[in-house]
Amino acid sequence: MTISKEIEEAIIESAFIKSYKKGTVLLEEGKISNECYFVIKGCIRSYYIKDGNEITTDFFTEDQSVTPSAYGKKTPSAYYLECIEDTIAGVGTPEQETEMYQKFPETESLTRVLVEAIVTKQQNSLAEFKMDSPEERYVQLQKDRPDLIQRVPQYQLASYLGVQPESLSRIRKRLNKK
Amino acid sequence: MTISKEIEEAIIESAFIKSYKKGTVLLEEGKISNECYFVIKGCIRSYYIKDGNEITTDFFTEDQSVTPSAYGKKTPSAYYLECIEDTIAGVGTPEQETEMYQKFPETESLTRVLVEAIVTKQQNSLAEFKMDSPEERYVQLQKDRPDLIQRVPQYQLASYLGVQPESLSRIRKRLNKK
DNA sequence: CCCATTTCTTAACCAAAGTCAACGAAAAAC
DNA sequence: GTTTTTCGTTGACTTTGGTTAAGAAATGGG
Repeated sequence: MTISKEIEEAIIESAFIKSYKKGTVLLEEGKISNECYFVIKGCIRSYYIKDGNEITTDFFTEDQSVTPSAYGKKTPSAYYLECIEDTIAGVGTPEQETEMYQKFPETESLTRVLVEAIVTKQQNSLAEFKMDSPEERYVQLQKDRPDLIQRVPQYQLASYLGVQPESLSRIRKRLNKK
Repeated sequence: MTISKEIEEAIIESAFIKSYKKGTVLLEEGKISNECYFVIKGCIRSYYIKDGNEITTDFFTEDQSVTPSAYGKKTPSAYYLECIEDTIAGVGTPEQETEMYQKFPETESLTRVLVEAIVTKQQNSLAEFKMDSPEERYVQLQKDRPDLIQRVPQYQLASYLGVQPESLSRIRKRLNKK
């Protein structure tokens, strides 16, 4: 889907660029979210805490955007957002978005298309989870996002892959021998 | 989110009600989808075929709606839709939807909200998959959708839970002893 | 009603992940 | 720069799921 230069400029103009230190929590579980982010540099991690354990749901790096599921709604967020590196990001708000929809009604369709793309991506993730072993998921991650393996702590990668840190360590050891 | 009586009636009026025999394939992988469904009676299953194996992604029963991810787009569907029981469903088309958006512009926002709700639901599913064992997932399913355990074949439930049919059989046996 | 096919269960064995504990390395705090 | 904490790896052991194979139960078609 293409958008006009005019709209592109309007989006860029209305976005704030902010800078966050490593460790900054952008959104806490239970809080109302009213910002979405476009990562220019750095890495944002989204995670739940369930039974006292962190479950990492995703990592957002350069050129990826994070729209909290509760963004712009009155429902509290189900998860945390945390900068795991010093991060520079474009920040958007619902007010700004609403304004955008009024100025350029075609952007609402654009949003819908983008959200549908996220749905498709998530369906694939879930299917891979049902189908593949942890080892296969790690190999897939090496292909898809090799940078993550370098820049993200092992225990966070482990929870992202759905295994214990010890298991991830053994998986890596096994693969090295091959 | 509430919708006006007027819109509700317009939606009902424009939908076709169709009836399908058990085993009917509503959508094949690779085909373009141009229908979405609202299940009035029966059960529709969505599934991938990956490396020759079926992976069930969801079951849609009474009062649930199925919107294929490729619905209304030119991209082919990533998965199959099959009626696993004799099914009666309301059928919608993109044309009808577009018409609806023109008549009632507020329904486009409604669609967006609904799609976002699907995203949230999927995020939860994935988090539960990362966190819980197959046994825990089965127990959860017993709580959330006890009817499925009665009406759906075990091997389809197994692929929905991400295990082999033999494992599901063992899980059930284990739980019976407790 | 019977036969053929599909589905479900069980058993035996193997591989892999979870758990608990220990230790060294790396990172953070002081 | 040293101390303290966190993180990553390893080992021993247990539990659980995958695989293969066989038989029982249910289903469907003629």
